[in-house]
Amino acid sequence: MRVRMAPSPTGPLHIGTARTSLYNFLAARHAGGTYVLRVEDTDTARSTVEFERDIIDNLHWLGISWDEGPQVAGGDDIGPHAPYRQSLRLELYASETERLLAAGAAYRCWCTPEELEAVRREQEARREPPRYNQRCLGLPDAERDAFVAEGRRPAIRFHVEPEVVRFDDLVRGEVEFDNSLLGDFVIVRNDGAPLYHFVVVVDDQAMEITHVIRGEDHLSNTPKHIALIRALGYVEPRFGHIPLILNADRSKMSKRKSQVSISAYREEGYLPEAFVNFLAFLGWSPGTEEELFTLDELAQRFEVEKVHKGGAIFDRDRLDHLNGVYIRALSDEQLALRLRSWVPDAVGDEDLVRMVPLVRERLVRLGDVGALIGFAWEPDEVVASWYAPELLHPRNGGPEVARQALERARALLTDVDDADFSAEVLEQLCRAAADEAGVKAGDFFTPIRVAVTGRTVSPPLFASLEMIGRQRSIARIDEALAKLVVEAVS
RNA sequence: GCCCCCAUCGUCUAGAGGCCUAGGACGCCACCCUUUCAAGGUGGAGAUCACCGGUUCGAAUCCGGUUGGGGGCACCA
Repeated sequence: MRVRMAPSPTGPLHIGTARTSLYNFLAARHAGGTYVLRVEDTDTARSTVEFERDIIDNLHWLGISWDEGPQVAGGDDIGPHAPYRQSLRLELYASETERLLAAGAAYRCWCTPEELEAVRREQEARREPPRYNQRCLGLPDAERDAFVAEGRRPAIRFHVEPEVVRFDDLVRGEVEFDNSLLGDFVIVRNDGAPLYHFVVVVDDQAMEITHVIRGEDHLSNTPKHIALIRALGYVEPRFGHIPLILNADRSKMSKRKSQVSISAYREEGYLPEAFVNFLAFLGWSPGTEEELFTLDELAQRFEVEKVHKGGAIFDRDRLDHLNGVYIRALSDEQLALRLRSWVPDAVGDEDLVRMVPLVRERLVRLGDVGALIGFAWEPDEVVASWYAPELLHPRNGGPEVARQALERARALLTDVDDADFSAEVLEQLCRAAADEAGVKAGDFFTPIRVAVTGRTVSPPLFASLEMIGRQRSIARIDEALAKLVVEAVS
């Protein structure tokens, strides 16, 4: 089995492309086959190395690797069929075009865009399917010479035979199309650039691809490809069309309505293993109720034949949940390592490891770490700027209760021995103080929490106090006390 | 407009004629745990398996039609 992924570097790695890549990768791994990456950069106007880099980097980030093709953007191609970038394979396309021309299966078309547009409009008016009228098929030499004299440059069209094409799709079963409904389509532009439908067929043959697994949006293109394959005398591969990933309104997932670039999810802090696990289930399931799988386990279970036919909506809530599951499974050290790029360099590695237990259960995306525990590294004044004085008020009680709690906490934090400056002891002492003051523990803790973390919602209070230490804790309580005074005056 | 594909809780899905008074997960609700928020635990609401016919002793599962949704019809990929 030889499968391939053929992304076009005209944009960053798209969710749909990522999942198609994943399915191809899993199919190859499952069968012990070969996985090829081919860069479809025939659209030179829109293709860039930056996009190629984004695609390759993010594919690697997901844990997807390939046996043949460029391993690095702009790098050398590896494999017996190199090069794997279509912009470097133009000679092959040119010679195959000649073969088609010589066999009479393709012909030059001299029509201008305006002429084609006029024909199209006419057909539309007559409610006919819009397709090429074959004006240049068998064009008399005299007319051709006139076009040449005019300075026109011809495109090359493939002549589609009016026949019924059938194929057995790996996921959809028998599919049938009537090619007489198709027009003769352009395979080489008049500037000499070969087009997608043509090069995809040529390269799949040249690279000995046995299974073409791609998005359902290509299902209707398949009869064109099969016609081309037959005309060129190629071996027909098996085709498998996987369902589309959908926007919330069930239309094909698009940039307009959803976040589609993998790098955006990566930047938010989704773990690649969670993302891949999620992606795999968008259109496939192992047929059991298990749902947590590593890439290797997925490869073990994956079968194209079990891929669904219907499209699947991309559900963020589910992704978030899965990401949390994977985050919680990480050790302190592992999670700290993953968090490294989201935390300022000034925070030492050891401190970061100490923070992990305070955030692990609360973290949905790695990128949320700052919002959760940024108070641990932000300056006291910054933390104080996060809240308005009235947030210091406990649920049951106003500024007076807040002031009382803060003052008692301040005294207690000042008096406690260094050895006792721990979450356990501090909690004990604060509970006793709350009792003594006749205030419910929760109400007593709220002002302290806000003073120290700057938020009403935070990681466990006493572990937070221990984390930031005596000095900063007291300084923040002082800031809070000052805010209460300002509030009272105004 | 023409062609093709699809159709199980809001969402992702299990289900390949009797195991289904349709299972799991996410989300939602309630309760428990609890210093807040999470996480965790328990329970709940939520799908006449799009609809209509047929085949069969028996259909979510097979067949036909209808409806709905989607995709494709470029000198883009």
